[in-house]
Amino acid sequence: MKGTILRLKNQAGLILIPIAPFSFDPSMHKPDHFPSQDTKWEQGIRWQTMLWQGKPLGLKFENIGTIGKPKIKLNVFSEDKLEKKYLEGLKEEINYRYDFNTDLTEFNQKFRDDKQLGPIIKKWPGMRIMSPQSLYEYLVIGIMLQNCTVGRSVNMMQILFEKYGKEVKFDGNKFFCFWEAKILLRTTEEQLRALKVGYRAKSLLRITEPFAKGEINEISLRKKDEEEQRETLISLYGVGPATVGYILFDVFKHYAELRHISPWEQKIYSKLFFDKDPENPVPVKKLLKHFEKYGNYKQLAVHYIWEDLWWKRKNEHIPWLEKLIRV
DNA sequence: CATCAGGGCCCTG
DNA sequence: CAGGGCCCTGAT
Repeated sequence: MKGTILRLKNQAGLILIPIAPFSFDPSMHKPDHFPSQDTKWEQGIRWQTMLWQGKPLGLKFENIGTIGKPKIKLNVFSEDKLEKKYLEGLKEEINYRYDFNTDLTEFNQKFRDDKQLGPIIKKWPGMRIMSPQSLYEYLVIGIMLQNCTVGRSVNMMQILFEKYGKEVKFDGNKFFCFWEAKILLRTTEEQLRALKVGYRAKSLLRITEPFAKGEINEISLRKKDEEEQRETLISLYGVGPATVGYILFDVFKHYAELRHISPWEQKIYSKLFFDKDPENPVPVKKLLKHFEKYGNYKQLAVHYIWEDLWWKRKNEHIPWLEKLIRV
C-alpha cells in the first residue's frame, strides 16, 4: 500500500544456467514492452520485483557468462531470510518464466539461412521469450492495454500499483510489486472506475475472481494442452483473441501460436515483411500465409524480427514506426 | 472549443 | 458475422 516502503534487505544468491546458446540482453529486456515501475534494465543487468507464494521479492539478474557458456548471477532480495526449499521452487519458476530451459538448437538450424530471420539469429543466438509475471498479472496488464494509447496504459498500471501494490526498495532502487488477486476482492467497480481505468474496471474484477478463489491454478494449467488453455482464458470476461494470443505465446510458451493479428500490428507487419505502406496494409490472411514458412516456430520467428525492430528504434529514428506508436 | 480514434471486447440484431 | 458502445486521453 502507499506510504510504507518495504525494505528488502535479506539477500540470497543463486546461479542460473540457461541452455546454450543464450543472449542475455535481448532475452532480459524487451523494448516493445511499455515501461512499468516493477522493473529496470541496463546492459547486463535486469531488476524485477516478483510476488511468489505471498512474499514480495526483488530480483537482480546479472550476466556473468557468454553466449556459448551462459551463466546468470541472481540475487534474491526479501524481507526475511528465505528457506532453501522456497528458493529451489523460486528458481524453477524463474527458469520457466524466463524460458531458460528451452533448447533452441532446432530453431537455429532451421532458419539460420532465412533471409530475414537468419541474420537476427546470428546476432542474438538463443534469445528467449520472457514473461516475468504470473498469469494473473499478465491478464491485468493485458486488460490495461486494451483500446488505449501506451501513455494511458502506463498511467493506469502506475495508479493500480500505487493503490494495490507494494512499494519496495532493494539494491538502492524503489519499485512496485504486484498485489495478490484476493486484494481486489475488497474493491468495487465504482472504486476502480475512480482510478480512471474506465470500462476495464469490470473486466479487472471478473478476471480477479477465479484467481482469488483458486479456481484457476496457473501451475496446473501449464500442464494442460494448448486448446484447453485457450478455452480457459477466452472464457474470462474481458479476455478476447488478442489477449489470449499474447498469453499462449508469452506465458505458456507456444511458439506456433499466431492466429490473430490486431490492426496496429498489421500495419507494422505490412511494412516489416512486405515493405508496404502501413496506411494501406497487407490483408491479415496474406500475412498469416507468409508466416506459414516458419511452421511450429511462427510466433517465435515473428518475435525475433519484431524485437530487432524495437531495438533498432532505441538507437535510430524510424519515422514510419513512430507514426504507428501512439505514446 | 468539439470531435475522433485508439496496442479490444462484449453484446446485439 | 457486422457494427455500435465503452472510459479517457491527446491529436487535430
